Amino acid sequence: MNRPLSCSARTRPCHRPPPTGPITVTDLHRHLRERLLAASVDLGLDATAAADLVRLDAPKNKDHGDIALGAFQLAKLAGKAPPAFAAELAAKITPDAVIESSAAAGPFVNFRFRRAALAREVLSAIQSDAAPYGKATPTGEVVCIDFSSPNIAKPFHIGHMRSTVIGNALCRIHRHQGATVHGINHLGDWGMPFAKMMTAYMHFGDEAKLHESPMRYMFELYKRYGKEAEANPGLDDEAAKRFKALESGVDNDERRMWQLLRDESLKAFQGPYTRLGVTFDHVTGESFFEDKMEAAMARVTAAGVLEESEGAEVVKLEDKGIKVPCLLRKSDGTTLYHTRDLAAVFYREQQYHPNRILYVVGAEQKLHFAQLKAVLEKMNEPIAAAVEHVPFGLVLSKTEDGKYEKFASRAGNAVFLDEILDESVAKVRQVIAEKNPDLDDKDQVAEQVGVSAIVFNDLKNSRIKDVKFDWDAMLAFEGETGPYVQYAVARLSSILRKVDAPVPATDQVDFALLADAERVLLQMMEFGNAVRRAAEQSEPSVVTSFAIALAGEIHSYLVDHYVVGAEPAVQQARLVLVDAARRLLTTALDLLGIPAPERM
RNA sequence: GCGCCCGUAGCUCAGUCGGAUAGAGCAUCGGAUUUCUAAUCCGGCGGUCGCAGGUUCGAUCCCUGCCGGGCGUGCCA
Repeated sequence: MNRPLSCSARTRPCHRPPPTGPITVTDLHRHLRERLLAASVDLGLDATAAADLVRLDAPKNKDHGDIALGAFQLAKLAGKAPPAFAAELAAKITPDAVIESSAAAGPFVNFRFRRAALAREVLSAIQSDAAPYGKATPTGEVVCIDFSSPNIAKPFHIGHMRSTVIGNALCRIHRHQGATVHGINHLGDWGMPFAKMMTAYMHFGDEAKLHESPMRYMFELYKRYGKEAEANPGLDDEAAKRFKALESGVDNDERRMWQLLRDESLKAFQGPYTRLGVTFDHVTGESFFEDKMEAAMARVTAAGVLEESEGAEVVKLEDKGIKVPCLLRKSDGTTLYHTRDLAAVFYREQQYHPNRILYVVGAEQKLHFAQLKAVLEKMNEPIAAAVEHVPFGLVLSKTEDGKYEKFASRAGNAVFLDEILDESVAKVRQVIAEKNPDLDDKDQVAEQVGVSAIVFNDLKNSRIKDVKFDWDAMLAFEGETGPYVQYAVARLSSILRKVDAPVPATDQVDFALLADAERVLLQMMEFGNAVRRAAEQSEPSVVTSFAIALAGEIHSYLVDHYVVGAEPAVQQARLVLVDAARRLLTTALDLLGIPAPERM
């Protein structure tokens, strides 16, 4: 079994650098907050107590205003009825340079920003690439992200994609937030699955076939081993012996075989990684920790938590609320998944000094990571606090009667990632032939859009949900899809090309002319919040949703707001808006690891 | 059995710290192109937020129980 196939939040870099230079969009909120706080104090509230209760949210119904405050808690603090207090508060917030109005509506206070101020602050910040729209200054936070981590003795199929694309997005999101990120591919190149593959190859292997198509051939071997082992249980015993021989450290047949299969697998895996645009800072698989496990075991022993049980060495975790002990050494003396993960934690601690270590691994391995963390806690290792499992759901295949079931690679219904990507790219090529036959670089664009459609689809929903793999849905490029967002970028790029004039600097624009772009601007303003939430909760889908929403707003806006034929002053203002929307969508897609072609 | 996760429109899903009239996409029906890409936009239809209690001024959200589905549960990863 491999890691792939499936949160939490601790520290976060709070709002970006101090307000030097141009006012950024966060300052609209900050300004309102300060006014509200001052008003609360005027109304007799304690400043520190009130500070926590001034919480601004975008109202669900946009008719209510740009931003709203539910005055329930503040009213309680004041000992007044919420509607009465809301009215008093609203009256105190008189209009100023950026606040257009404040109005009480029952227990709520609704605010509106001046349209020109809204446009100026949002668009200036985007144009100057200021955080949160641009990369934040380094915060000093260090995040290790253990992702993809396929068992390389198995084919790279659809199930492996989730950890890969979620982890990749998290790397990008945390870097954007100013963290130092170590993206780590903890390859499954050790242990029993690898020993089984080795055993299969030693019995039925054919080197020519292996070199010809390593991934497919190893899939054949994998299936064959499964069948043979059913008929002949001795095979598993042999595999165990071979693993022991491999782990003895002696230069023997097993070691040479391990080297051959590992090399071939790694080469084969490079294909999907390249197509997905995924890179790693460190490729330190399980085998990397071969010579680091004894030190780790010594540390566990020294901590006094290691016990002998039924011939194995374990750490009992009942006192941590976990009934199943954590096995660190089998009765035959060989090591386990946990042993290597423990060694990896110590290694990462010493090498990278991380604040967080995220394990982007399927939800079915929850117990494994709970045990890992519990062992570290029991050892009183402070690094325990950094260990966070980031689980995600399974990929299910659709059955003929419209239900969904787990992919079973043993049964052979596994779908290779390459097949899916190829299928998607082919479909995109078809759409291009219909809609944009004169496009240059058709192949490159088809690859970019086709692969992105699959990646986007995987990042669209909360990661904990199972992904329902449905060809029809996967190959539909309308509605909430990757191509929908990319298409928005392409349209915006097209406008900028057609106008063929430089985008004006923000101090040369009359932002009052963008009053009709309020929905776009308010959506843009959500970006920082979205990225922060995505980082805190290890949830790239927050960024995906943002991208869909902004693309939707700009698509709607473009319908009846022309740039090309517009009055010069209007055109100038709209150019800034269009350019900002293009930048922001491109950034959002980039955080997801998705390219944004200028034409499609 | 025990532990954990999921359950919101016909389907796939959002719903942020408990807050205003629960939102999208797909499907379906009806519209929009003399101008920047119709992979688009606008509108209609569609809801017992699994069920029952509880807490609260207020629950899709928190608590308890139940139902349905999934995952896990000592020498695999």
